Amino acid sequence: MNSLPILEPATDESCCAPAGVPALGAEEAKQKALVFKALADPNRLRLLSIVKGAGAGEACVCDLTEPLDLGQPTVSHHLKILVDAGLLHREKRGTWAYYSLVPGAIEQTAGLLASL
Amino acid sequence: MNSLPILEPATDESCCAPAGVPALGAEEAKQKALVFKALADPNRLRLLSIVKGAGAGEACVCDLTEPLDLGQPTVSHHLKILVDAGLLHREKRGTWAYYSLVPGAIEQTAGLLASL
DNA sequence: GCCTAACATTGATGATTGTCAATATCAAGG
DNA sequence: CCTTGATATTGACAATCATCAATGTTAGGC
Repeated sequence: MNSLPILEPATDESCCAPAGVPALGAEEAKQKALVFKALADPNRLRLLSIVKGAGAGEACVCDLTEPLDLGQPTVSHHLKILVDAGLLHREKRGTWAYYSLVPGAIEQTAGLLASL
Repeated sequence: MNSLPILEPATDESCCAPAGVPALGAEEAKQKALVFKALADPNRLRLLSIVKGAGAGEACVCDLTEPLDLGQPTVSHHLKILVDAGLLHREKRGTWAYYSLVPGAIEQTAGLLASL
């Protein structure tokens, strides 16, 4: 999975410290960027906020469509992105789909920043 | 700044809790999304990582171009986005431009997540 | 077995974005 | 001054994305 790049001898007379090999590998960076991509949209941030603040810790699509002033398919699309990023959990009960925060996901994402 | 939306009487017989007004306002969400947009690219994450791990706490563009395998204009472009997001600080000394982490910026961004 | 209601999926479209080539700026040295 | 070297800016292009209209799917009620 990790194809560590070749470390050059650093015999360079560059302007400052050579820094050598990137601390964050390409694959790892791609993976982390996926989570931040999911957060990089105002409407998705609002969706997370609403779900987080919902009474029972969960909310269904019908409750998420109105406050965002978006069409139902668009909200469904955003929710799918958040689920794929591991931030939201989806549970279907009857005709309704209930979305809730994945426990610890927010904290784990904050940890991604600290471990850059 | 905060144009609080009108709170409906919630006489609705919706499927679950009405949730009423979004916890995160539209403007606030847009602002927060800007920071995450800056983080939503693998190469920008790697740039942050390299700068963070650099010896003197700073790195110049010439040291950032090679490990990312990107053209110099592209790296400059990414750095500008990170500076605009308030994550990096740019200081020009002579011909070289040195980039360093804005103190506390990473922690503050992590705080954005916690206060969703 | 229909019909309706909630949600997901598909297809299309306009907007944004990441990248590069070319050019501009700007400081240091001769 | 003129040249060189480091970085920024501009313009263009392909790729990705956010959104919506239309349609598909599935569960419940009649």
